[in-house]
Amino acid sequence: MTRKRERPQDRDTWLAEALEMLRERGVEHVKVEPLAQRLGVTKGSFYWHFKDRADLLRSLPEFWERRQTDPVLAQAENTAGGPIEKMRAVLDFLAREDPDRYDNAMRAWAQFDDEVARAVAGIDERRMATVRALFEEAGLSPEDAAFRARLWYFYDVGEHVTGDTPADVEERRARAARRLELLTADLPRS
Amino acid sequence: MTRKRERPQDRDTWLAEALEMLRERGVEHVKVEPLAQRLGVTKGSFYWHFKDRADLLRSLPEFWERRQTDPVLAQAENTAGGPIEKMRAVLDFLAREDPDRYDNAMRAWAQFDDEVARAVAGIDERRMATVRALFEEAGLSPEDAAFRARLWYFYDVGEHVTGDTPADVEERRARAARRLELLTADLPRS
DNA sequence: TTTTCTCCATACGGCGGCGTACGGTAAGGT
DNA sequence: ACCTTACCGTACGCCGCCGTATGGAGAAAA
Repeated sequence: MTRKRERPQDRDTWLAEALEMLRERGVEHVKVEPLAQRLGVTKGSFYWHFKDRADLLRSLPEFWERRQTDPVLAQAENTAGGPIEKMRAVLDFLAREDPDRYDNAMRAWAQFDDEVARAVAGIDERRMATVRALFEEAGLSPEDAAFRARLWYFYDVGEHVTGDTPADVEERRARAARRLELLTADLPRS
Repeated sequence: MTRKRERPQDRDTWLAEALEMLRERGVEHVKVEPLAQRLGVTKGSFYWHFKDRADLLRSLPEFWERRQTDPVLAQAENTAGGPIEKMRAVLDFLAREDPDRYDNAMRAWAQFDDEVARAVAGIDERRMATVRALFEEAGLSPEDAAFRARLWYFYDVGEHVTGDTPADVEERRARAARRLELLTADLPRS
């Protein structure tokens, strides 16, 4: 009885599963033998696609960015209206999103890996720059806009990292509305 | 030549060093043999004070709380004046502190350990409750106070976890003042 | 059909770390 | 002077994981 050849693995297959393990248990637990077992193959396959474990880990942040945050940022730019309307749109989008993303695992990893830290910092900067521009557009000085964008964005980060994000969508929306109100109370409504 | 007996180790000595390793490299790197080496002893000592590695790790959150957050909260109670003055006192204290605390490592750990997650969540709640009470004292409704305390506290979390905390003390003070101003602009000054 | 290329299995050596067993030493009580 | 207690060193067996070497099996090309 000749063995069936299942769908052959490629790099992305390994990376996707590795990202899943990263989210579940952290970097230190994405090891090649358990990883191979979850994919139903042996390490022989792994060392065909990757030089070593470090090779896999180096490829992971780019893979994460490609799959997780590029779509989000594309969404943010495609909304019309004034700055506050755009803010509301961004908040609504984030409120609708599944709160269980991979950010927490990446941040945890970034605490102890400089390269990953740079990758995550780049993402943070990209996201914050969007909000900062909106506050400037609404009439704030660069400094004020930068600070208020920080206050805005760090709320997101804090809520995620503390696990305080409500499971209920409406509750998330309510909080978003309240945050928008408080942070734009003194700004001229367009 | 008889050996010198240096200061004998106790549990806290091990815990302090373990906390240091935790901060530097994460949980998965606090291992007993490297730990013993840093203390200049062997594992024989470790297994005298601890049942096993899990015993050490279990004791770590409580040790962290005892050393890192109890002093901060004490600050809030020991300052006279109205709620806003107390807020300013807490912020000043935090601004003076070394920004390189152990919170990040604990949060990273908490992502993958439920027990640690509960411990950290308890700390978050304690800290936020303090701020929440101050906002209520300043005249806000419970809901408004709770939300504004979140906004306050998550800023701290976000700044720390993104590594955005300025190294300069004065810059930290300036940000603290700005935050206080923004979050208490509509409140009656006592 | 034969060859070649892609992908995977198996087997192996090595290492770092865990926990245990046990022996040893300094200090203080009696 | 002895014994006990507290503390530490040493040596050992074990396991999970890494990376390598090597030998196929299947499919595609020749």
